[in-house]
Amino acid sequence: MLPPAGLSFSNCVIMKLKGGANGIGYNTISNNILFKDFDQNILSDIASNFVEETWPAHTCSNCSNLKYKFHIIISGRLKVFQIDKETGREFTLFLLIQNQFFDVISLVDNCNHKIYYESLEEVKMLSTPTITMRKWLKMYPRLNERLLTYVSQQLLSVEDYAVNHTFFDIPARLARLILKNLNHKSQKLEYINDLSNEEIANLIGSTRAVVNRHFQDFKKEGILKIGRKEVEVINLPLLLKKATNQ
Amino acid sequence: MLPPAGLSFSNCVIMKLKGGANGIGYNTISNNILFKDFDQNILSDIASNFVEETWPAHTCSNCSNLKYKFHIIISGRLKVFQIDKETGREFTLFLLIQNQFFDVISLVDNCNHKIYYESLEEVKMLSTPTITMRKWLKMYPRLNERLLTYVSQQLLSVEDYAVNHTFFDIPARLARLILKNLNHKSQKLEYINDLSNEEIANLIGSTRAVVNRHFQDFKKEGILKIGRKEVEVINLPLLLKKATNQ
DNA sequence: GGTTTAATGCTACTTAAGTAGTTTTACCTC
DNA sequence: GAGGTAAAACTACTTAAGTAGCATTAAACC
Repeated sequence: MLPPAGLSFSNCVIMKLKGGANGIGYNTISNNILFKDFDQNILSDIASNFVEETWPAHTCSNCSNLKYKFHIIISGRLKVFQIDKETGREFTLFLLIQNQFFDVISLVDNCNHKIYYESLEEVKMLSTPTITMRKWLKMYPRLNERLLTYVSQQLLSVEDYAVNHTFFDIPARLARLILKNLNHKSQKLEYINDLSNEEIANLIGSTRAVVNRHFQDFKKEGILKIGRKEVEVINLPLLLKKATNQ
Repeated sequence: MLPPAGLSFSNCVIMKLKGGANGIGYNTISNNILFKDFDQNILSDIASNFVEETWPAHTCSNCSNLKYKFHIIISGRLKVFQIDKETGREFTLFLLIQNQFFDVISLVDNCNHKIYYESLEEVKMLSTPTITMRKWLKMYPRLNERLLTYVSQQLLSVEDYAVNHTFFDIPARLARLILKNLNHKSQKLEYINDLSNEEIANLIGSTRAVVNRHFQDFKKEGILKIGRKEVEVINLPLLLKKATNQ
């Protein structure tokens, strides 16, 4: 929901980057897939054109606020989602983490891609004007290649969602989400382990009550052990079976 | 279904391109968004590395046959789709037409993106080895930029499918599909007008019987006039209303 | 420690999507 | 014009997703 708890975009803090080659900006830029292997002096110049932003937990924003900026995430998770105005239902397209960026689409053309953002916890990121980023794309053609790789991965990710939503029922989609985020050593979920049923539902295109219903089924069938905001897999073979509609 | 009617990939005809600057190959390449505004001698060289392929109607193929080739469509419609092995249900991701290309993803990285292709009518296209195309991407950085635009549009298209499938019921998805392909002058559908209920269902992630049911409702409500493989809009305001779940 | 809040668990109900199967219609071909 | 074929139209049924509402539990905060 927007805004969910009185927190809005205006709470975010924007800071000029300090310190040259050792600052958080330089480090983030130089380790990012986009700028990796650029010359050091170019990296410094690029880094100097970014500012650091901090969004408190549950800060919400939409594209109209961010249309003219390009962001690289330093830490925290950023939910990228759509809202159905009629029902208020949400659908989470991506959970962005460290080193991922947004919005690539707005870089490419000036189509008005309407989308929403919310920080799941405090999120730190770098940002630079879209115009600046476009200038670099002209100057350093390699960037296009790397953005292409990134957008292609996003395409596959959304395609995967579409296929799942078309071919599989909720238990299967739930099982597949768990499998995708499973740490096979700990048998626990990574990355989405602390999400509420509501947020899980948003990830698979369903609703809280339905997700909870199937979590209970999974528990009864001995597939999962479920704590508060914590999921552990007990019976992996059965879960795999669920993932393909039995 | 694969193969649907005894027609398979082996029926397709591959021909060396004839004629320099006036052949169909050169014309297609020089008008394509990818190579537009390239020097004429470069265009000739590029065109000489393509061969023409003709797929008869309902030729089926999957990525494993095409993994090492890049294609540009000259004429006809090519359905890009996924299949659910359990039920045989199909889901159409794209209908590619003139000047569109595939598979861009396989150009970018060597991930095995499993996908199927079927020509809806006779389809003519140009093809070149993926390796050749990758070489050009290195030589002519502009290509990355243009592929990025293309993939971004595909991303938006799949996102649109995902959003529709998550937020809207079948009548609304059907209405939105019609609106998206409506020629407002003729009140008739373009591009998908001759598709069967089955193919329409594949486009919105449903089944033939369900699509037909709602077509009948639309007819009764005076929204559509439906002939054999032909749809005409009678009441546009009502259709618009349907498109947002009433 | 007690109060507030949010997440989870549970029950009952509604509805529409999917499925199966049959009938009818239109079209194509000989 | 007859026969064959594929698409469309229709009927009946099943099922699971969504919804509403409430109960319970855990966590968070004075």
